[in-house]
Amino acid sequence: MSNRRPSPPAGGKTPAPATSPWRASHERQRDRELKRDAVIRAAALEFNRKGYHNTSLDDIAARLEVTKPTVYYYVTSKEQLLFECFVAGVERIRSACREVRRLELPARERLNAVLRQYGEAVASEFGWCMVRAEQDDLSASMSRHVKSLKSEIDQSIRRLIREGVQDGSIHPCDPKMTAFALAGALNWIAHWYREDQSMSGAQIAEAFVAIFDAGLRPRAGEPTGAAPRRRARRRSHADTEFPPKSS
Amino acid sequence: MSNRRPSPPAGGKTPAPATSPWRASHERQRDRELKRDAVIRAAALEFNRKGYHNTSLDDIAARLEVTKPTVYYYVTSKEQLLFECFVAGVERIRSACREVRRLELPARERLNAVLRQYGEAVASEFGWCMVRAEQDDLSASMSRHVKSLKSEIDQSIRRLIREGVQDGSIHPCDPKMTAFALAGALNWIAHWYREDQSMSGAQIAEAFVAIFDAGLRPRAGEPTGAAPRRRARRRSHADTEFPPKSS
DNA sequence: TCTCCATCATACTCACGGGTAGAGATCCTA
DNA sequence: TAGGATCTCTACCCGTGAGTATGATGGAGA
Repeated sequence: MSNRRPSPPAGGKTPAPATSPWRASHERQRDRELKRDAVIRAAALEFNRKGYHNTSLDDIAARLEVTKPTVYYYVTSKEQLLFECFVAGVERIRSACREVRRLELPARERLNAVLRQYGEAVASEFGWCMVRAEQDDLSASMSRHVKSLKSEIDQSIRRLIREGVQDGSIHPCDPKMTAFALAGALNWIAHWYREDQSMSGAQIAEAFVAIFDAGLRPRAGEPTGAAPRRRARRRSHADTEFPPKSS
Repeated sequence: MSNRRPSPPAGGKTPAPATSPWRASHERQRDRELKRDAVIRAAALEFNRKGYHNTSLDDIAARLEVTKPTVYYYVTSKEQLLFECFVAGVERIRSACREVRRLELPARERLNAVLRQYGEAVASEFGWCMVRAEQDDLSASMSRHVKSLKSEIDQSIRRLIREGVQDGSIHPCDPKMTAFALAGALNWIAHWYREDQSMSGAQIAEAFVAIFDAGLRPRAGEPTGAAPRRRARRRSHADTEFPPKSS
């Protein structure tokens, strides 16, 4: 599969094989990428509006003012469209998870940073696809891929919670369930948020982070999970993977 | 379109008038109701497994070991099936909202009671339909109905939060956003919970309520939103560390 | 000017699935 | 035991929408 990137504004250039006889076609190649991105974005917007199953490829083509075969020229199937939209949304969260590792902050604040990005991603045009791309709608291999990406994020959040309990910046709680609750609250934004709302995605994300922060902060006078140096008796919860779908 | 027939507007089952000349056929009537419920339940289970659009009426019929026209004998359309499943799930939450009004408890505890029922409903076999019945998949009139029921619940939760802030049992927060966060976290359960999980629906609901409760409780030493004239019931922090696990 | 290739449209194929027609089977009442 | 109501079946219709075959267009290189 093509390893398309969501083309950040000032990001790195596409790696150009230096001594290719096709150098002249570079511009064309780039043009194609742009169009392809437009197709995926159009798909995301349509899925947003009407849902995956209620959106036909003709709808997507119409939004771009082209015809269906043109769409198929840039993408191999409707399923792939959904997948790409999913990846575009989720990539933002993954990179937030990675970057946060470098920060020297209490875990609760690092968690906040991740959740802020998470919230903004869910409120973005790809939010719907990110949240609703169900394994039922995808082939086995793509479904696996989606699940592993989701699981990766889930594990990152759990880890941050655990660390927060350990460093005392988060009050004691069950990391697995708490992660589910946080992610669920954010994911759900995609269900009620539409572009024409009064609040921007960033504002919503901020509001949610504020709520979470208020709820997770350790409470004065109550026992913390682990005093800075004391070996806390942590609940050794065998964290299972993301709920497996049987069969 | 679908609004031409005065078909019994789905909702509660109307108790048969006592002195009907058709008393003899009561049993039959009852039989029919039972079968109808079985159809709806079967639909819910299939939707659960494969999603609404990936489930055909043949699938539902097959689960019941009958054929498609039999299903249509009890229900007028696929859409109606989804709607009925939705209502079945949501009714539980609505009744919880009503009942809780009678309780003489701090608002936070009443909220907990509602959220517990909410969580259990979402983890039930109708949870998927309840949470995923999108307006996109329903006709205009049914969609309106769904939205109004959802909104009613949302308003109940917001009201409880407001009351909690007022009576000092919940620390100050934005009721609207907090309600979204709580409902979202619970709704999301329907995405990852499947019957074959290790935890029961009730256990999950309980775990979530515990998390919420910990996050919403007022914090010792911090200002509460309680009306100044009345003394806020300040629980000394030596109270309980975690919400009553088994009481 | 000719040719190759990328790009896009017209005009299809075809399976799936929601929904129906109409007839058989079964039970209740008279 | 007829006659009607209830229940379920077999066999079909047909719209929708994913995906395709094929050919037109237009620009780049020779």
